[in-house]
Amino acid sequence: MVQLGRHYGAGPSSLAEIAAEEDLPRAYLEQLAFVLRDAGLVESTRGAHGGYALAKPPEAISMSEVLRALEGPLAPMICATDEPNHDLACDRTSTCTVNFLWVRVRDAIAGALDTMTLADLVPARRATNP
Amino acid sequence: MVQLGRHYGAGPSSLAEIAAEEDLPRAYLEQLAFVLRDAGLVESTRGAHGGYALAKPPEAISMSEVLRALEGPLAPMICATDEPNHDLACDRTSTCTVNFLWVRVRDAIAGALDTMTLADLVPARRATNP
DNA sequence: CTCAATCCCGACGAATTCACTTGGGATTGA
DNA sequence: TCAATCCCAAGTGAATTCGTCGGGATTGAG
Repeated sequence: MVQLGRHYGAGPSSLAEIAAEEDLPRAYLEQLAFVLRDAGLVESTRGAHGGYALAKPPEAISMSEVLRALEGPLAPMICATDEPNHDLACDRTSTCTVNFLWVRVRDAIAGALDTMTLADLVPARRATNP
Repeated sequence: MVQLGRHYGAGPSSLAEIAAEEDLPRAYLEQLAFVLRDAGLVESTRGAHGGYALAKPPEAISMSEVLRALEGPLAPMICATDEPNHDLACDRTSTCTVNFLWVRVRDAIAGALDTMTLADLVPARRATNP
């Protein structure tokens, strides 16, 4: 995603390019790309000279979106998931008071992720260049 | 730990007791207890009628201590560990800007854990009892 | 039109981690 | 003396994670 952010505005990047720049296997990137596309974070162009591009400008993509897309709902523990329709796979809820802690932790994580956008992680150009 | 907190001030609790109350295997609790003892969070008494007790009052035990003892240094990712002598098992540090994100996340987690003590998780008696 | 580049997709495999078990000591109060 | 209890290292099984494999479907370029 950071690579895509760097290329934003310059047309789609092929997975082969990204694989080369990031030194990751192309097949693996494909998997990630599909997930990100299903989540509406990137858009794909098929055919020759196709590739992927961000669906929104980097400043509009919060890292919590990215993380939720790639890693599922935020949940430091199974009993403290973000997911709305949680069926709470913990059978200890009646006696367990620790859930309270995990909810606080989860909210702290969500807060941190919400305050950062992809733009914060793309190596700055305009911003820091004199 | 919450069980121990509940029993605080009433002498040591044996692992057998805790295992029964928490419905966890005794042998597994032993492992956890050793770690907690090495971390100085609980104290043990050997021999008949021995057991474990908190080394400090529950209000003096922050959950970050407990978690660090049980689960190792706080590190949402390998490249953002708490540990002082980190040897940074990530070989991408030169090109990777995401580390910045993980450090923020880690600090958010640490903050949440630091503000909670064991006392916050022990089912209240004096506090909420009318 | 043809074809090579590219995305699309499901299933598989290896390495690691986590929760737990096994099997044996060592201490100490009753 | 002895039973209850802590002490400890090594091993196991299931789940998760990271990455592979093989074979389509689509589309711009020549």
